Amino acid sequence: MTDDVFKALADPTRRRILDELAERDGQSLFEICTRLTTRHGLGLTRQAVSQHLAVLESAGLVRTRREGRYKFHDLDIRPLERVVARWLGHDEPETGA
Amino acid sequence: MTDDVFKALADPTRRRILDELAERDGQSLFEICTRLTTRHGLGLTRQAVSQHLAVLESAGLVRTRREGRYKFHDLDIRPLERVVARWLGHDEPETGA
DNA sequence: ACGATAGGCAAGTCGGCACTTGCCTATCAA
DNA sequence: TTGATAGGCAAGTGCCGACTTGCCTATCGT
Repeated sequence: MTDDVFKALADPTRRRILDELAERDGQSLFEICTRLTTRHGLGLTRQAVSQHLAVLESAGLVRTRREGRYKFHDLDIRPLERVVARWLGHDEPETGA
Repeated sequence: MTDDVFKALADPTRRRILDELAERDGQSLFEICTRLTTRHGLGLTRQAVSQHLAVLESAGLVRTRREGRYKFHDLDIRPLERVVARWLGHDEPETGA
């Protein structure tokens, strides 16, 4: 769990995606693709972004909801809060890898 | 800079090392090696740990001081604080990758 | 001076990760 | 129903990161 969060945050593109969702929640895959390209100059395939979103989702940092043929993505920073509390805030003992 | 911190935190062994230093600051390479082995069951070469410490140091999470033939390591969590403030605390804009 | 201890450097192996490519499914509009 | 849009699955490629191995330097004790 801890490992998933830190691994997810290890990639700069995924951090950009979190930035995007922090600025505007509930974006679809194509919206995120477009904004990564136009605003950050990243030339990525839709598949690449999709895989990044999957990583973020399995880390719990992104939550998704399906509506018709759209899938919207929402940011959830709580996993990040928990995981850094290990060294910040108070000393969280941490269980697992 | 941001990238270095997150990359450094992406490895579970390095997080253990930070735990060790959080519990007791100013340990030498061999002390860290020993405690990783005896307390966490990690069977790592001295070189492996040395390389991990180098990564942590260049990320600014660990500071070192030489004394004679010893090199002591101290934890510094401030880089972590800055880097997560991007999504927690207040919205830090972040410059660079 | 000599051996032991603490650490550094460099090359090599190996697995995992980011990314692409190609094709397939599902929903909506006409 | 046909075409377009939104997304998913799976295999393949290339690179980077973690770890080892072998050897070298520096400091300390005696």
